[in-house]
Amino acid sequence: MAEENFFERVYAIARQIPYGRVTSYGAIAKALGTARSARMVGWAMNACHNMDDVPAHRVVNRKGLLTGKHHFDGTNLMQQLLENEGIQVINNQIVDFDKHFWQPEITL
DNA sequence: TTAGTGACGATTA
DNA sequence: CTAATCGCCACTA
Repeated sequence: MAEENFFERVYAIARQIPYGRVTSYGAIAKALGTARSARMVGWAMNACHNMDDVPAHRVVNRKGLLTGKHHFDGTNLMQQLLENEGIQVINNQIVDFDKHFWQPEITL
């Protein structure tokens, strides 16, 4: 079958997200080189269900909104995980998102 | 092959 | 400031 190189790229970055930190799809996309396609990151995250090694709950949109929480098993599972890491989430939105924001390019 | 979709982002009106 | 539209890349029907 086709190579999942693209997924591996996203997973590699997502797995590098430290505990208690969050990042945005666009940031990961940029780190991958596909900055113009933040959707691809989210789409790849959709396949992350195949691999539980990807903390997709630490990946949110540019506004810090838990846009992908609807794709999790539960309704508030994503928020629960974030709060579990010390991240305050209100109304599906991360508080001080800019403060918890983690740039994947720092690893480059 | 063409058209439609998507866990986004930026820009324009 | 808010709303709406385009662009993106990859995938599916």
